[in-house]
Amino acid sequence: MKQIPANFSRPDTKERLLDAAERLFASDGFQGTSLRQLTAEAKANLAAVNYHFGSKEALLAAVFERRLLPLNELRSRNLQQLRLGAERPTSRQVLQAFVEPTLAFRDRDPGAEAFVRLVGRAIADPDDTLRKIFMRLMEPIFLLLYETLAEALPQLSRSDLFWRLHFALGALSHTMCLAGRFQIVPPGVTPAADAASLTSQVLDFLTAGMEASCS
Amino acid sequence: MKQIPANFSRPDTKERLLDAAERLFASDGFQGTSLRQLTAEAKANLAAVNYHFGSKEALLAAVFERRLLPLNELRSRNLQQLRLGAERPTSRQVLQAFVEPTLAFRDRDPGAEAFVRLVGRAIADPDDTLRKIFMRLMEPIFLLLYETLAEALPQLSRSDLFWRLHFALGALSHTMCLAGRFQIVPPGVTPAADAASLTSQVLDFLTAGMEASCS
DNA sequence: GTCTATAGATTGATAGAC
DNA sequence: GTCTATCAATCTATAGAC
Repeated sequence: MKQIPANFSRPDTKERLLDAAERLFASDGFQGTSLRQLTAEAKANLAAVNYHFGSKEALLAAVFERRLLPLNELRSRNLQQLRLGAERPTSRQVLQAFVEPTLAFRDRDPGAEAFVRLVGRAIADPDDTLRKIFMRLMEPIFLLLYETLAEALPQLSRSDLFWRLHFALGALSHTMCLAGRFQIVPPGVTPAADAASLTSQVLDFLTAGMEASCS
Repeated sequence: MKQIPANFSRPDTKERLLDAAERLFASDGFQGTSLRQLTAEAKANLAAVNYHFGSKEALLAAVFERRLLPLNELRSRNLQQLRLGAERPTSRQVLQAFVEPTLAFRDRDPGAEAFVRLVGRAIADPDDTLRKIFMRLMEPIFLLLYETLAEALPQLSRSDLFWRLHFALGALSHTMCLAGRFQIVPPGVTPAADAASLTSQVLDFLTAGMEASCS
């Protein structure tokens, strides 16, 4: 039972720490962010992280859990609904069930945008701390996505499906991580990155890749 | 004019530092690797990095340059050759000209495998140090790849092409970064990761994605 | 070129007053 | 719960002997 804070407009310290952490971990990395930076950004005391979470690493885990548990719950409902439908789902529907919640959620609130970049980073990061925490939370939904795609694409061998899902998650994580922060843009191109057009662009690409015939 | 070392079988200190750096930066990250670890791994003195390279950051730049300059030279020759051919190249040929050197080179020597993972990481890493050094070296070849793909896919708008290339590079970097080190493997799948089959798998996927019709 | 020793700054974490 | 003060460890980088 949480106490109602005296000042309604200001999130309590614990939440401010989570907000600052997802912002800084996303832009400077986990190892690249010191607790001094972090607590300053959150307008909290240096000792606050250890008081509320126990350690820097436990703070990172809390950052992931706060957003990922409800997001994966939504993805899971979407995928289960497709599996229970009367007709076999198309591969595009399956991919959409997984992708759409991410990009829609990214545009809903500004903190979520940083979080999505943090996730994009966590997938590629070789650092054990970051990746292990993330993978533990993602494993069930990855396996569910794999199984649902297998039903949508029965002609594909399990091994081919595995690789293609691997490629697709790479394209997705790269997009989530870097969308709107391009390093290199060819002259004359002004890429739009709103959720709706980005979703349909990425689904066109991924669906065609998943359904490609094998050479 | 380099001196021939007294002991022929052992690379000199500078090269051992580069080898150790690409191995450790790939597995623990740039910020996650200390000069103490690094010089211990290279069996060199703690002061050796600063003597030979001037700073930790300059060592990172040297790690990239050693491998990336010849690799991009090869990619560039491949792409230019396609552009000068009599017929318009297919999108698969263009992608292959870029991808094949990477994966072939990865299997040639064991250090290169670590380097390829480091590159996969550099693309997604928000850390300025890592990314800026990398992007400076990659910008010319990215733009050449973009232009060559535009010739192979004239029906695609420049903006759509940009996004799809973005997705493709994401899939590639993810594959290079994680191939052989999967976190999650569904039961019954034993993915093979030799260069030849991986190349054809990834080209099937990327070519179909690039050529997909727009929804 | 390689080494020891160390400067100078920063880190995550904690003890204890309030 | 929040604060100050501080510990013990670690870091990059450098000075200077050999």
